[in-house]
Amino acid sequence: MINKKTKYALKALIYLAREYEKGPILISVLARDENIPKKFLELILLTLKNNGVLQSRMGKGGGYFLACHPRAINVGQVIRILEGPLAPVQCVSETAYARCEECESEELCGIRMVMKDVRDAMAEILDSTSLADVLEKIENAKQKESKILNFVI
Amino acid sequence: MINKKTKYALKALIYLAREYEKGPILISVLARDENIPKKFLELILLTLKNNGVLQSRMGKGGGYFLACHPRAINVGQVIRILEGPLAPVQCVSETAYARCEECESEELCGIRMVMKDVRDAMAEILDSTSLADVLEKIENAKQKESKILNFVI
DNA sequence: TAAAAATCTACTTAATCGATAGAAATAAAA
DNA sequence: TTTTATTTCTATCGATTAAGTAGATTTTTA
Repeated sequence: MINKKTKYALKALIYLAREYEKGPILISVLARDENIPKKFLELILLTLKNNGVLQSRMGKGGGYFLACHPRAINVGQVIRILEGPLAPVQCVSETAYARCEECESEELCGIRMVMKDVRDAMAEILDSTSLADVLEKIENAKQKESKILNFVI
Repeated sequence: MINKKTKYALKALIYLAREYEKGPILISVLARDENIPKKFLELILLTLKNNGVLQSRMGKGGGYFLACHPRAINVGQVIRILEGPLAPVQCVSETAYARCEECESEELCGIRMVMKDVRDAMAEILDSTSLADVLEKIENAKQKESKILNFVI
């Protein structure tokens, strides 16, 4: 299970992706619209900024905005920033590999073999899904919903 | 990242799968051979028993053994017992579904759509990999290793 | 009845989660 | 230059979980 921080981060980023190139967005607006505790959101946005996903402007007229195009930010990246590596065990992590201490032979570890497949499957999905893709998915779902509604009416 | 409890559980189960139908195995033997703190392992085996994966006999000549054939116990099941649901967010869990409070429309939640795919991919792998499969994988890896060794010599 | 096992209950220590508080730095506008 | 609006930094909090330990109890067999 991903933690709330990560969920909030994704919510905020999807929001900012929708508002891309419409100027800086206030933390307070984001917090209100997405129902996120403001002070908590501050920390989250800051770490996203420190990791190059967001940019900000201080002072009047300031706020946060995406550091690059929504197509250039993917969900895997965001999860790794807030949650750490995707891999279920560190010995199969591509971004934060570390040997499992107590494990004798890495090559012959059954757990490792299974978890490698899991990691790869997760990474395949998360690293290939950009914020733009997420927006698109939402749009598609809306289309579908309105079609059904139309049909019912 | 899965926790140590889960890792220990899988190690123990793989061990017991290898010794399937050779009678009960002592906690102390398991703890020694797999390098797991004995007292900690006790708790783990007990919860595995309480969840129907293991059986035990008390007293002299007692110990733990698999409750069913290694082909009938899969990794997903074990992880769910010790770690909880596979799903990254509760609203896509098949085994422990719950609505995300703050989420307005489940159907239109982008995070949910992505995480649904992730959950399905994980479940696909973990629920289709039995303890017997893991043993097989290990055997294959051993074969491969010895072949390479032979080639070098 | 003694020994050998699993089982149960409770505790510990450290870390992490989900926040909150308040002051400091910065930028723009008046 | 001062005020105002904003982000940024540092610290703290209470609750929960992780990883393990301790010790007494129950059950079984020989």
